[in-house]
Amino acid sequence: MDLGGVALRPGPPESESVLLARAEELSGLSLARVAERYGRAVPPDLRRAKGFVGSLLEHALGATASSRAAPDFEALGIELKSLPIGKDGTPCESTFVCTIDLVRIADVEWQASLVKRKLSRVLFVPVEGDRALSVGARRVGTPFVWSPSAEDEAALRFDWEELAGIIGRGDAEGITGHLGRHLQVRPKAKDASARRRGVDADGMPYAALPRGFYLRASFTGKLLLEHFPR
DNA sequence: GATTGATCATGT
DNA sequence: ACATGATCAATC
Repeated sequence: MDLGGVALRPGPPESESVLLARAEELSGLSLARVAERYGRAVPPDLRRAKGFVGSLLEHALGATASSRAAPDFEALGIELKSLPIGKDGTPCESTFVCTIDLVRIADVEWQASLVKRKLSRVLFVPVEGDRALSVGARRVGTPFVWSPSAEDEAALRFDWEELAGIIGRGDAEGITGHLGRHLQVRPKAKDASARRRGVDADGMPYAALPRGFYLRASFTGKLLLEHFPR
């Protein structure tokens, strides 16, 4: 059968080294080339396709859990994150980690937190993110797998405990993106009118703006430098 | 220019 | 509704 040169989505990688090898094989390619390989259309810009790069990489690498609360590579326990890189070589955006259960976060310890679990092993795939480049022209960079060092974990834990503590006290509405050295809390919603269940300082349920944890670009920039010193 | 708060699309 | 994938764009 003639598939017009369109490749099939690969199955899940059987090991971390296979996954990394697949990702390395993509490095240097433009997003147009990767999309073409899988017969996917490239949007003119990302305004209405913000998840395009991440979804394309998931597809090309054989990620298993789409839109489910599981690691992208379930069997390997590895999370995939694309990392948009600006002209200066540093990340130009923060990295979303997970949404926050405002009702229950007070009852969970750092060790059992979604943030710790999500970040236990991550495949970062840098991709050019300069808005002056068309989406198709942006190239995939050299991937790397990361697990938090003891220092990383202590620092993330410090931020998490501060932020989770504020939410746990029922003061989620008092949180701004200014808080947290490496990890921050920002809205994660359809729009500013979106609401989900929260608990206020008196323990009363209320309709809260949905929020999520994000890694600051300065933090992922530090990871990049540690893996690719220059 | 960097950052925060707002927003977009899609799948379960 | 809420999870996934994030970037946009107003504001500092």
